[in-house]
This record gives sequence, structure tokens and C-alpha cells, in this order.
Amino acid sequence: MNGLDPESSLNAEQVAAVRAPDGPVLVIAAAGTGKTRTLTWRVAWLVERGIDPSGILLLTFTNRAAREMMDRARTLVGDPVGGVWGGTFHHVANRILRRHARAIGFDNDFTILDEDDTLSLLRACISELGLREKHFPKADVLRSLFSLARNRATPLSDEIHRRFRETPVDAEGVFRVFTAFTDRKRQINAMDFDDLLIQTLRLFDEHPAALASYQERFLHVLVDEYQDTNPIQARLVDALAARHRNLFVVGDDFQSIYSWRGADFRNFLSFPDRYPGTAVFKLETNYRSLPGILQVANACIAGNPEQFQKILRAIRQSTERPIRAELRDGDQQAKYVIEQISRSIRDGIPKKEIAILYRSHYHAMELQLELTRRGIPFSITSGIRFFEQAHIKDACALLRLVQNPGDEPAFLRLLSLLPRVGEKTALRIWASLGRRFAVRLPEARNAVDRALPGPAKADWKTMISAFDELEPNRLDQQPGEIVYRFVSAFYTAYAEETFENAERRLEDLEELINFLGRFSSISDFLSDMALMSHVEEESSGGVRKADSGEGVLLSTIHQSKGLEWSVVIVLWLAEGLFPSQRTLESQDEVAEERRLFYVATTRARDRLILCAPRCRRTRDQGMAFYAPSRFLQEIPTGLVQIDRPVLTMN
DNA sequence: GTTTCGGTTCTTTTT
DNA sequence: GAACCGAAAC
Repeated sequence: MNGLDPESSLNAEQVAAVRAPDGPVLVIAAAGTGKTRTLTWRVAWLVERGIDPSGILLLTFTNRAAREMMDRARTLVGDPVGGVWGGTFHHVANRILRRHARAIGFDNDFTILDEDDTLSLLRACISELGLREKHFPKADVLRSLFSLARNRATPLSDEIHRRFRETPVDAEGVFRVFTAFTDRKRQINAMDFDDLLIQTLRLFDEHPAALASYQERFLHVLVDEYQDTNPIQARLVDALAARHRNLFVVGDDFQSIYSWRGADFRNFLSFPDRYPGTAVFKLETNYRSLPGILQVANACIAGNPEQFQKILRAIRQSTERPIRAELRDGDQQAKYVIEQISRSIRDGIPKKEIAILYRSHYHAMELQLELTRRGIPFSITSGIRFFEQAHIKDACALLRLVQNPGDEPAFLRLLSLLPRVGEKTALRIWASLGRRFAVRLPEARNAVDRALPGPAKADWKTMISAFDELEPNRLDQQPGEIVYRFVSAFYTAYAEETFENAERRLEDLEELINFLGRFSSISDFLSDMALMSHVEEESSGGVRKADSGEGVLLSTIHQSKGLEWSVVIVLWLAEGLFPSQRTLESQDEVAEERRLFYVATTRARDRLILCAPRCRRTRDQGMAFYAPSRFLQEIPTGLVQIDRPVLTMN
């Protein structure tokens, strides 16, 4: 606890940032320069200096980052760190709203809607307004449209015009859906992810006393990955830090890759203007990568407009250069990658120190096939997350209804599990119940039974028998017991009839039941669950996906951010694939793709291999030819070593 | 009128 | 692998 000594473990750049005086601070931290380390030490240093930990707020983008930093800070200064408010923007907003939602027209036990729920709610709104026509935008389109408008804090009409530049669109209808959607969420006492942030801001606007209490409380506000904040998040930060103005933000504009969800790295660039007197620190000493890798990274990013100039300085020494592999097609690429994996393993590099990165999930298809064929173990960060899988959501729907009897999406989901019940029937019954269903009440259960079509009645009784011997007033305290009974009475049979991989899914549900044992109330579990991203392998004792393994890792570049490996292989560096076709028309979007390339290259410590296949099979048995990616062309000759493999393997 | 089934298309992503 | 669409089945 005593004698925390930054000088002993940090370099001069980092020490300066950690010891920065009070007031606004901007730390520009290039890749691999110890950004997390610096932030962690800053927290520890504040605590060490005697700042009350509960007066410190640490905002991050992912749960992983929050946990990592809190753990590390704890090892530096011990348990008091536990008092720090640390978490994602959404977590912190949720925590605030659980205390104040009543003030803005919600109950404090509101439900959090995930993407699926939001979609089905939107579909319902579209149907009810009679807009479900051929040329009316689909729920999916509207969801991202609304979300972008809200996160960018731009008027919906602007976003509509941006999205439908050439296509005629019923803008008025879109507005009506938006209004219906907003009303609906309030009626059913539910918020989507965007609401968590926006309603918190609204709370602050309408109830200055609530805002003042948090402003008073947070003596220091620290923000990680500031380049990825969207305008709403930036406003939230500004509001919370307004009283004490001790705002410490860290980021790297080169690594801003989330503009498509409303992030604007100009928030980062303009920070010193918005906060006059900002102390600026730069971290440029890179400990991670060999110099050859950093030269490529520096060269490729240099051409982007609008950025803080900075250069990665290597500490490590070596003359080894990254490899550019010129390949014929995806199949040859797959074989080449496997050769490189074998070679690395022969060189003594463990499998889990090797990562294959790509722009889009489907870019790894051939490779997945080939790895499977040869029995090489790999794990893959896919789009589907534990809590987004259908069977997990089915079980959670039951818990949601217990917590919030007005939870329409949960009710519809549950009823749709019954035979001969689809969207229409479920909605009709929901309306006949007065848009509320209290699981506890036998009358309500009977009312559903009466309204169901014949074949569904028996299954309904079985499903609801999960509650039979449970004390109605204590339901909220036994989530594990409820799900256990639901699965044994009803879901096991349902799963076996429905899913070809029923066994695996039932195992997942067992894990979920174990996991629920940790929670003493449904509401605690549901907030945690809704805000949890993919359950990470390391999360000790948590729910884990079956395939978390020891093999090489296949991942999108987006998901690789913040991580590092000894060997990194990047696939499909071809014009039209990476950068992807849909970004080619816009300067800004190509600049973002280039930052993505920068992120990919700077993940590598020792060996970087850039693959450039020339053609790809199209759907109709044809061949499409691709020019090498502009990101490769931009690298000065001599910085990479060209490899034209003649493959002897079959 | 609804539900279910089979074929087709596409597949940055976090909360 | 899942979301969507159109057609068949209930």
C-alpha cells in the first residue's frame, strides 16, 4: 500500500501522465505504448494520494477493459480500489437510472431491451401502424437508423436523408414509427441500450439536483478509449466532470474504428479546445513490436487526414521485416496460413500466441475448412454471444416477466414456444390481457390458457408448472430455481424437438442455472446480463462457451483491439475486401479502414504476415479478380519482404 | 388468416 | 448461422 513508486515501473512519458496535475488532461497514447498501464497507475496513484475511491469514476468501452484495469489497480494499492466506480458507459448509466428512473417516467426496475427485443418491438410498431409494405424500410434498417441518429445527436430527418440518398422513402411513416416505438418503450417500462445513455442525460437536464449530486461526488473522472466516444457519451462525460473539472482522458485517434456506431474521433481531437488549459501528454514508446512492424504501421497511417501527429518509436531491436504474401486465391491462402502456423509452432511459439485477423467473418471461411480438415484446433470470436443465443434468451424471458409484468417482448417470446402460436396469436393474447401478465396470479395464467389454441394448452400448463410450488412473493429471489424447473418441466422436451444440437444447448442452460446461483435477485442478474458482452474465456467461474480452446485464434480486427500476439496473420488484403467495397466511395470511410489496418498490424509483437490473394470464387462458379489492397501499395518498397510461395502441399 | 417450412442471401460491431 | 421471403400446410 505504501510507497507506490511510478518511476520504478514506468517510463518517463508514462510517469508524467500518471503524475499530471488536477484539471483536464489528454493522454495521446499510440498502440502498444502502455495506455492501460498508465490509466491503471493513475487510478492507483489518486487512491494513494488519499482521494476517496468512491469519488473516482473510470469509464471504459468494454467490460473486459474495466475488469482488467480494476484488477491491476487492486494489485497496486489493494482493496480500497473496490470503491471506485468503474465500468462501461452503459453500466454506469444503468446504475444511475436504477435510482432515478422514476423521476423521468419509468419504474426503477425497468427492463433493458437488447437488439433482438428492440427489433421485435419495432416490427410490432410497424405492423400496428399498417406500414408493413413492400417498400417500407424493415425493422432492422430502422433500428440502426434510429440508433445512429440518437448516438450522433443528429435530427432523425438528417439521418433519413443520409441513409436514403437516392431511394424514395416514406419519411413521415418513419417518424411515426419512431414516436410509437418511444411511447411503447415507456408503456412497457423498458429501455434499449441507447436509452440508457440518453435517458441519463435527460435526467440530468430535467433534475439538476440529481446531476449536482453526481458532479459533487466524482472528484475525478477518467475515460479510456476516448477516441471512440460518440457525442452522447462525450456529453455525459462533460456533465459529470463539470463541477471539479478533473477529467483525464486517454485514447489514440489512429485507432478510432467505431464511427459506424456513432463514434466521432473529432471529440478526441477537439478536447483541448473544449477544455482550455488541458495538459497534453504523448506516449510514443512502443514496447510491443519489432521495429519492422512499427515502420509499416507508421507508413500506412501517415497519409490519413485530420489526426494528432505521432510516431511509434520502437524499443526492441531486430532487422526482421513483415511479410507480404502474394497468393492466387482463398484456397492457396488457407494452405499458406497453415504452413506459417506450422512454421511458427516449429519455432517454439505456442498456438495461443498466433492470431489470424480479418475484416469480415466470412473472409475466414476457407481457412476454417482447412483447419478443420487437418485437425488443427482453433477458436473463433464469432458474432453470436452466449446471452444472445435463442435457448438462453428463452429462459431469460421467463425471468424478465417475473420482474416486469409489462415486458411485452418477453411474453411474446415465451408464448411463441408453444405449438400453433406465432406472432399474431401471441400479440392478440397479450392485448386481451391488457398488456400485462403477472406470472404469480393464477387468474392470469388461466386467462392465457383460455385464449390459447387447442394444441398449445397442454404445453402452456407444463411450462407454467415451473412456478407451482414456489412462494409467489419470493419469486424474485430465486432465479436459479425458476429456470431449473422451467428447463426440466418444459424446455428439455422443446429443445429436443426443435434443435438438432439440443444436447449442447441444454448444457448451456445447465451452465446458466449454475451461474444464476450467484445472484440473489432477478433484477441484479438481468441488468448484468443485458450489459455483458460476450462472456470471456478468462472470466473465472463464469458461464463459458463450449469452444473456448487452446488453439490458434481467428478473429475480426474489431474484436482484436487492445490485444496482442507474437504472430499475426492478416487475411484478404485485396481492394474491395479490405478496404471493403462499401467503404470505397467515401474518403472518411477509407480513412477508417486504414485505421483498422493500423490496428491489425500493431497487434503483432514479432511476426506480421499480410496475405494478398488475387482472386476469389463467386457464387455462380465464376472468378472475381482483385487488386492488392491500397494499404499494401502504400507501404514503401523495402519495408516488407515479399513471399511468393510455390506450394508443394496438396 | 396464421403458422411452418424450405430455399436464398449475406455475414465490420458493443452495450 | 441466422434472417428474410415466398409458398405450402394447418
